[in-house]
Amino acid sequence: MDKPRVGLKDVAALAGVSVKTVSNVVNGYVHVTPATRSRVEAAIKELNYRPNLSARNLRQGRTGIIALAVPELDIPYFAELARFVVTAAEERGLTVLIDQTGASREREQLVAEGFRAHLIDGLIFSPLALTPEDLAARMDDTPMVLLGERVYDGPADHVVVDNVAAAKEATLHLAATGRRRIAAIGAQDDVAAETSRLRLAGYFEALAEAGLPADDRLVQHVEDYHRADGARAMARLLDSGQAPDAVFCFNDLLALGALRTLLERGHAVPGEVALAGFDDIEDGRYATPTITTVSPDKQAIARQAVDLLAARMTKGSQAEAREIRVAYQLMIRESTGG
Amino acid sequence: MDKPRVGLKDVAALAGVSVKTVSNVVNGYVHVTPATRSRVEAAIKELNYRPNLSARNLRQGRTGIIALAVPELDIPYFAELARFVVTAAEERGLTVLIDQTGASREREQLVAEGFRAHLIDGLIFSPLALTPEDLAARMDDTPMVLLGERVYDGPADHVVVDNVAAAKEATLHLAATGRRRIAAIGAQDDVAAETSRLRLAGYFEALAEAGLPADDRLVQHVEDYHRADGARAMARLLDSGQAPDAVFCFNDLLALGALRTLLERGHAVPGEVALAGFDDIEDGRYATPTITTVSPDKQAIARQAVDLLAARMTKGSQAEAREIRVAYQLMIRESTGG
DNA sequence: AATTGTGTTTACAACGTTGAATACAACGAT
DNA sequence: ATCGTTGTATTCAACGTTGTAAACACAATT
Repeated sequence: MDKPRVGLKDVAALAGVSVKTVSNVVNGYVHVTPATRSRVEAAIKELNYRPNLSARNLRQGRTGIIALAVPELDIPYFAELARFVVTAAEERGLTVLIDQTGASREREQLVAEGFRAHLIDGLIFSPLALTPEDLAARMDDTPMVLLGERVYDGPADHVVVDNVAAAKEATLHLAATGRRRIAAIGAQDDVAAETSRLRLAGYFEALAEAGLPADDRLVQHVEDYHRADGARAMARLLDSGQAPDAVFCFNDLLALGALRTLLERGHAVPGEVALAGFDDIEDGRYATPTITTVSPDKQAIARQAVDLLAARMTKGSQAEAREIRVAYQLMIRESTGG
Repeated sequence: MDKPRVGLKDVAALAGVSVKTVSNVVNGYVHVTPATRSRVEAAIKELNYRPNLSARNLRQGRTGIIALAVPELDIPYFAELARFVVTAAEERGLTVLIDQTGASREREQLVAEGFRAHLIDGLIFSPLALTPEDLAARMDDTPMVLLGERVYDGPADHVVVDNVAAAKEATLHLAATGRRRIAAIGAQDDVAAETSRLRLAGYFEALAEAGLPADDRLVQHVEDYHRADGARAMARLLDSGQAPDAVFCFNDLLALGALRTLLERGHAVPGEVALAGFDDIEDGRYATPTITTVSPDKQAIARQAVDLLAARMTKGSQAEAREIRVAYQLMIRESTGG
């Protein structure tokens, strides 16, 4: 009942063949007599042999593990994304190890630097706080694919959604429903907050195009992209005496938080205030009202990321960095009168 | 720019010492002259050396990786739990690899059987569809901790919440607010659906204690525990002509789905129908109305699971299987008039 | 009968690391 | 001067696997 630690050696002994032959059977090598093969397979079964991956990996220089580094797992967007990544990786025989960076720059630096070196063959990384310099300073040569808008010139592949265009489209939709005072929730001061910057740019572009004045008092800054931040930001808007008739939230969690505040204070949505979000997480499809949102093709993001990574893992890193643009779709729902 | 693959050997050569001395420095062995140490450290830095974990693990027979197997990552309860597990594991220097079983019995069997053998030192497993026989048939001797009510007699540790008591308390609370026709959403036919069975038992116990008749038509069966299932089940209840005045949903996702259906059809919550859930996911705290729910101490669950696992990883498997009961709390919110 | 070919199996080395055993130097105590 | 003692560094083997090259058996060809 202790640990017998069965290895090829033991199987070989039992089957009366060499270690390599057992290895050949395990790896499906063709030139093995059916007789030998079945004898070996019987022995494997009897001893309940499992290949030791550490040894195999040591020998081959690969582990078959890729890491997915995301800010937080309990942010639904990343949870949904993680699920797709795991599935896509599985189809290629890869195992996914998930790292949570907690959106801390320090943790993100660690990840980029390769603190899992030799344990992972590749990295899919969704950075939040990382600066371009951090990325440029990256020494580790583990293949890496970045998720999120391309802002770095490093040799890393990117999978992106056109944040500016998507944010613009969402804001224009609000304008098209006749709203004049369209607020934005989700601006961030941090220079590294690229997502925030791009969506804000799209928001302003839309205002200009719709002929609406840009009013800084309608732009709410937040610390994080959680429900609580959205709720507080909405409260600030309502308390400002400059109540908006529409709000574009830079993600669905912010929108759900904002919605909560609006309903709690008795404002009708979309009657009084219309609401749009970003990410299309499942929560938004079951809220009342359902939330109009930008829906990035998460499955495509995951698949493209895994494909890019797999390519770089085999072809080596000399290839040119590629950028893949993924489709999105504006889902019009009840919160804007859809 | 290709792959130099730095090893102890290279560092040793550069520093002019033996391989083992470098190893000693890396592992913080005490008896190394400051001079030697700094020379080695310089060489490490210059070559950007990283220990090869595969080799280390091969040598030591451990990988420092534990697996967490859950049904689906984008079920908020498991996402929140995963986050706590990752954090708790990190504090012990362990890395967490997450497996999604998709609640399929086949995948769960694979996990229990140890298809990651030799890659993980331990397993935290939240099975849904696995039968006691499956678990009994488990050959793999990787330490394992089960999450969820104890229903198996195998030698595995368990971390549990008292589902019967918690469900009973939630249902009694509904009765205490004066409700007479309390429905239940979340029953399942599958014999392996232990969670469902226990929460249903608690529901019936509460009805009996409150002196309310048990009415099978008020018990709704579901396929999964997702929002969509809750929404459909609620629709069936409303269409049955036997509309309830309260509903106890076996998890918060079901409750959110049910809430959506109720509001969509113009029923007031809690005015007309009161609603209670289970799990205390963040969504429920931002829904309108906020959802009354049973809140298991997720952080405690995660910490206890990791502790149990760590203990079994060092002490070996001979120790008696332990069961740890974790606290829960009924959070009374707006959906029951709180 | 000797040669070539084809399919099957094997011995050996190496991947990068660390535990055990050992060598060596410096020092204080006998 | 000799003997331990202590601190520092080294050598060696082994973890379990697979790629390479070579050995072997046997059939088909010359």
